[in-house]
Amino acid sequence: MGRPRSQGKRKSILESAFRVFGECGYQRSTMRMIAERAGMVPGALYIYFPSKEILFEATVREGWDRFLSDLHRAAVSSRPFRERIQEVLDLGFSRLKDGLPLLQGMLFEANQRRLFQDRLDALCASLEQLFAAGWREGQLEPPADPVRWKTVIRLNTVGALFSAALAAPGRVDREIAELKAAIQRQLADRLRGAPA
Amino acid sequence: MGRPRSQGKRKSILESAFRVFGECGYQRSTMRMIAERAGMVPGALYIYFPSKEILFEATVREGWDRFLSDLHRAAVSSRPFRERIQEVLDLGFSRLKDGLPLLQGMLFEANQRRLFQDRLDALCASLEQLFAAGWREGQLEPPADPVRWKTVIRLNTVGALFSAALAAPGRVDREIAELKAAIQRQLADRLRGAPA
Amino acid sequence: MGRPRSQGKRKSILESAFRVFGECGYQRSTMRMIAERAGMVPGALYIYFPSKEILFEATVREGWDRFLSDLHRAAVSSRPFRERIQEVLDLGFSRLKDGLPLLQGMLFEANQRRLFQDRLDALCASLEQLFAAGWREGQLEPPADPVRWKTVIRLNTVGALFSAALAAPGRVDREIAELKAAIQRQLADRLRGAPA
Amino acid sequence: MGRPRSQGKRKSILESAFRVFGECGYQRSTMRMIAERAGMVPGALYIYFPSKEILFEATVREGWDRFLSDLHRAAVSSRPFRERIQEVLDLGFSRLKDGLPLLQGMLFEANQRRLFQDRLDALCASLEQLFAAGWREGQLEPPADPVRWKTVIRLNTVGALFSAALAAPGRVDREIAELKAAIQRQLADRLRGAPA
DNA sequence: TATGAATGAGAATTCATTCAT
DNA sequence: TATGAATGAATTCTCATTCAT
Repeated sequence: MGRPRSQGKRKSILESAFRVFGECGYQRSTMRMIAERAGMVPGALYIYFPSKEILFEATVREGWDRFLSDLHRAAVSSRPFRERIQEVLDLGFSRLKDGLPLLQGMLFEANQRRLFQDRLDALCASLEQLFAAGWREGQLEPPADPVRWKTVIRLNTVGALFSAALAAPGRVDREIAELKAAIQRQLADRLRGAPA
Repeated sequence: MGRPRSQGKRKSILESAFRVFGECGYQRSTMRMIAERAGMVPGALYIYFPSKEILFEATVREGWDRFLSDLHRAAVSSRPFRERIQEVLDLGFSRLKDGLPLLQGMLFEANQRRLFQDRLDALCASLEQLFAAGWREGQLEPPADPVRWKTVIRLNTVGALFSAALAAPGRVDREIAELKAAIQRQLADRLRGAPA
Repeated sequence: MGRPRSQGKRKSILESAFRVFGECGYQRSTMRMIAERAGMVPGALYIYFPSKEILFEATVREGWDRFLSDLHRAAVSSRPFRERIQEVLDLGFSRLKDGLPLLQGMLFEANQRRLFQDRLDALCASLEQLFAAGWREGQLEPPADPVRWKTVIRLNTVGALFSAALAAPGRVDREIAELKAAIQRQLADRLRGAPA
Repeated sequence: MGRPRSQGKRKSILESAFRVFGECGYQRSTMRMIAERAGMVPGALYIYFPSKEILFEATVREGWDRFLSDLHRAAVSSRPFRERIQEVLDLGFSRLKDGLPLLQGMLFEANQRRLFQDRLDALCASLEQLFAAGWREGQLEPPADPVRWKTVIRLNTVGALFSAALAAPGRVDREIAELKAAIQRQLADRLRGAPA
């Protein structure tokens, strides 16, 4: 037992899994497909991951957790609010594209739904913190809806993620740009001081 | 087999399918599960639906198409805009709850994604029409973003659907109420004339 | 029990079965297919034939036995040998085409093989009788091979049947004409007296 | 799965398939039957052959193609015509017995018919070549029927194959000997020079 | 007689997982 | 560690046959 030595193999399994799960979803992906893309044999996967389910979880974790922590770091950095929010948007939407396959693959795989919920909650929490800071710092108009502003954030976050995930393959880039622009525009209306 | 006469059986298959697909997603649902919950034997399903895929499609269709057409009817009725939009919201959110399981089951099943896209597009189109009418009739402030208002509608629609779909079982009602309130509030800010 | 009244129904089942078995072979033919082509419902077939196997046997019997007895009648008629043999050839090859589908369907269905053997034996026996008469009547050269002439008849009979059965759909007519011509030519070489 | 290393297993599957297909025909043979006779579990067959159809094709190929090429080799060897034709007959009829089960199984399985046609065409082509050589070399009387001699060859070839295939189990050996003798005798009548 | 819905046994095939090497 | 053959349970789907009406 103990951690297997070759972290390189582990890594390449996760990369392969990321793509395969992304393209086919959890159920339609087979251990063979994942193994083959990683240049291995199915049995070998079990040296690193004891089951398909656990491999999936690990894939999601590795795929999204870095994204979330990067985003969080940008959101709480010491730079001026306007720059922070811009960086969060830039980062979020640029990474969204890479993460899309897995987003598509991981959702609604019934058993796997909580995996996504947790990460979505973390994402929204980061954004809420960011907006709260914006108000505290007087950079942003106070929330139009003082009771439900968290829900509005969630609506837009979830809306953006899933609209992107649902976009037809050839239209993903345009869709993402569109979503980002729409959100940026809504935001701009509430920024105080010199317009961006 | 021949065309079945018993619409009751067909109905109870669809109901069972609605729940099973909702709980497990397309892939994890088996014909056996659906049959058992409908009190039948797997082969019997094939008397009414020639394949799992077609059963799924029928389930989605029966489950969502009436919803969409009801919504559209409300959206284009001849009543005053303010009433129409209220009815659309009431109807949409009240039906959302019933449709949730299937919404959860139908998404991201790779082959089935288009099924959802089509319905989502129809839903957004209805809402766009409704808003355009609101502006034409002078009941609504002109769109804050004259270029991307359709994207904003989509963001909120998708956001609401998926936020609801992702809600933990015990929290669905509250989440839906929350979403509805948030959207209503955003809307209220843009309504002209006497406040609701 | 007793014979069911409607011989018409029985007939139309047999006709349908003849075509379906011919097109698809025994295994691939379903009772539903046969019933549908006869304008009935599968259960109805069981009123006339207690099982698929028995229906198949009946189909073969009705399809081939009349052919065999017609052929036999021609072979043993009181007309001159030269005319008799010509009629046998004409009749045999013209009917061959109609019977082809069933011939194809019935053979080698493992359980059904004996069904064919019996009919083939009957056919060869008729032909042997015919040739024996030809020699007796001095119309035909005595057999080149006095020991194995029956085998030669069988070789040509089986060869003709199966060559026809194997012919590609579009080429059946030509193949049959070809086979008939070749056999006729072989025969002509051994006919005594004025050439045909 | 992966490319199997064990040719032994593959071989024993083919042997089992050869017998099972031979006894039951394609449709009635099940993967389970073939697996069981090979001492395996059904799923294991798929390690070596991706589908029943492909297993069948492989069985036919392995079973008949060597036979055909051996025959062809004998037919075109540099030995005197008389010896060549004798070897072709010896080889053909001795192998016929082994190949019988599969011959019985492969025919008339609708989808599989072409498989047989191709091999039959190859067989006839070899024989045509052989006879043409016999005439060229002056060893054989010119064809009685200068137009349809190929058809005569086909009649006898098909006739021999199917007569053997149709023979009752206990009579196969005698039937094959009979067929061979009859054909040899016909041939002898047309050989020139010293009798065999 | 006839219907057509229902059954149940079984078909091919897939795949996560194990295990001897 | 790694291999890849093997397993066995499950899946979708088919169909001859039955049976209440």
